[in-house]
Amino acid sequence: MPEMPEVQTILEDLKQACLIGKKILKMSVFWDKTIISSDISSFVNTIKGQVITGLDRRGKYLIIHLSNGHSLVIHFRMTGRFILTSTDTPLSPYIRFLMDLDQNMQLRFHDTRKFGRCLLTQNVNETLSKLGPEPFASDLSPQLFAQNLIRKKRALKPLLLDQTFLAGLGNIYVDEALWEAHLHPLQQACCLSATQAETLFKAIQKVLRRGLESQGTTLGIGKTNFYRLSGKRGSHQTLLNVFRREGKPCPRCQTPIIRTVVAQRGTHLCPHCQILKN
DNA sequence: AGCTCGACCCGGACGC
DNA sequence: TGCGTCCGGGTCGAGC
Repeated sequence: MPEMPEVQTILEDLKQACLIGKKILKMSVFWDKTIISSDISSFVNTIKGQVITGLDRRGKYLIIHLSNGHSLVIHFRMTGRFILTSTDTPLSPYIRFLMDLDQNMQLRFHDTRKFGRCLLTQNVNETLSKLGPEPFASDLSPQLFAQNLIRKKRALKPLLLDQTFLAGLGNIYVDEALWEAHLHPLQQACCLSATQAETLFKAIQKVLRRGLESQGTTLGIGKTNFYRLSGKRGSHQTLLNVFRREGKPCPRCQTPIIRTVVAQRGTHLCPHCQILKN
């Protein structure tokens, strides 16, 4: 499930593969619902023949800029991934769209559960205008984050998962950040002291940085997991302290990690380190 | 404003 | 082993 560090890893893999400057000779769509457009044929025609002029990330979205001023905006949801391969590699049944590029290369969007989405826009900022700040935005200080957080009445977990509050966190990194900060997922944001809120911000940055350095989190071995452009796995799963570690000892205090449900999400925490206060 | 639920999907885990 | 059932995950929209 690509969150910010996984999408950033995909972005850097695409740059490394020299995608910028490549021409899109053809766009093929195999599952219409992956494309957010009322007219798939005009979608395809707008992309065909364009050169990729830039690549970006915003929150969990990957952005591919085209020479005609349009941009492709892609959300991988849980199981989406890109595969860059030569044209003659056999097609897996899970490819939802693909782009034929120069030099017999194909960029294939693989998505077993069909939740991933792709759209075309002429104004990326407007399309993604509802997103909150990037966790590493230069103008987002721990103090500003704390001010924003303490203003909210919501529980921490649903708040941190809310992309309009902060862009890029998903289930894994939220659980990890709350554990780092010794905070309970149901704790109300407005109850935190400024110091606690700043500590939470630093914890968020810490776990995201750890995810980025590990090139993402690949849980399990099946085809629904995160894989990099080349098919390589990330290694962040070896550094997780609570996520999917139910029953295993908390690395700080050895208390068994528990799993509960918060905001309809599997939620992992240490019942000793993360105490709910009112 | 914030919550909960349903819809979208289907591999994989689990139960019998 | 094989078959059936249900969970999980991010986001959006609806209803409260």
